[in-house]
Amino acid sequence: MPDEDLSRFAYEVSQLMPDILRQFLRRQTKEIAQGNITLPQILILDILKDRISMRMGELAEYLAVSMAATTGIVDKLVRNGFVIRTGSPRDRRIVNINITPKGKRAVEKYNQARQKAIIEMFGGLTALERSQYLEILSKLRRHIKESRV
Amino acid sequence: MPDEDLSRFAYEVSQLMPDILRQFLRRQTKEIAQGNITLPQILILDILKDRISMRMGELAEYLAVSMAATTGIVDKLVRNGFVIRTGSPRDRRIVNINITPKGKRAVEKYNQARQKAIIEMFGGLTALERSQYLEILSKLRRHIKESRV
DNA sequence: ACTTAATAGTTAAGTATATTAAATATTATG
DNA sequence: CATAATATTTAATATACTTAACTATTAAGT
Repeated sequence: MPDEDLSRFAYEVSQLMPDILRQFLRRQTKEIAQGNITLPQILILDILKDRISMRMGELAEYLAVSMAATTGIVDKLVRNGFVIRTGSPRDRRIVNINITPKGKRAVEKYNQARQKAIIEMFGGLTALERSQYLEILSKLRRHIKESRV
Repeated sequence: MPDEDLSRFAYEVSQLMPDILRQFLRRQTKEIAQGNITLPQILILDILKDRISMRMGELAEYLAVSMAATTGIVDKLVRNGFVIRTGSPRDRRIVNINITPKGKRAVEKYNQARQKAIIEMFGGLTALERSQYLEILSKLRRHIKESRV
């Protein structure tokens, strides 16, 4: 496949993507707006919901923001009772973050809203298109993981 | 197509999407980080680059944020010489925003970075998958435009 | 052991973005 | 011509982000 094709593809994606992304985030966050939680906070709860705990440094890396920023977000989650900080006995520099039952309920509620948004947005596709789309997405993610920047 | 299929689809998308989105934004904004411009500012320049002008209200609606927030972002764009405010002669309540040559250059530089990010990310797909992807994206956007929330 | 270096996190100061409510200016209406 | 509606800005407040400086703890070198 010649480079020119890829360039044209990139151009067309960059024409189409912003609208779609914005709509997706908008519908997703419409539900957030009513509650008292924000997107970065949700991201933290979402990654924590299937784990025992995670360290501040890991969280910061996952979010791709500084630890200082992560501290601030976790502060708010703690304030609202969605997570708790627990120390590590063997290395007392480490701060582990654990999700609470309340936090789990919150992220589940949000995930349902997100699914609703996805269904609304993708409802116009055929079953074939949906399966093509899924396949492309998983290939994309695989490719991204391999070529981490 | 039964609803259950759509639900499973939504679930799988919501498993795959966050990673991909975050990577996309991260690579995109890596380029921004070096300059002195932010994503909302870019969005404004991007929509303005092919137009004579746009009113504050239109911009706010396009960004899906309040006019007050838009005022702040435009302030910074004006401060950096990327746009100018011009009044409307027939209705002096209206404030029109015009992009400057400097603004055009900035958004073009950014768009090149975005294209580079897209090429990196989608480089692993086949030509067939890319064309499928484009078709799905345009159908998505059409569907979204019709069912605006 | 004891100084020094490295690691994990928080705090501080500053900027950008967002909200709602109130204020200002202008145009439209009864 | 008073009043209502529209377009935008200002004010007050909150979140999220950055870098730099600081605290605490653990690891390493001699």
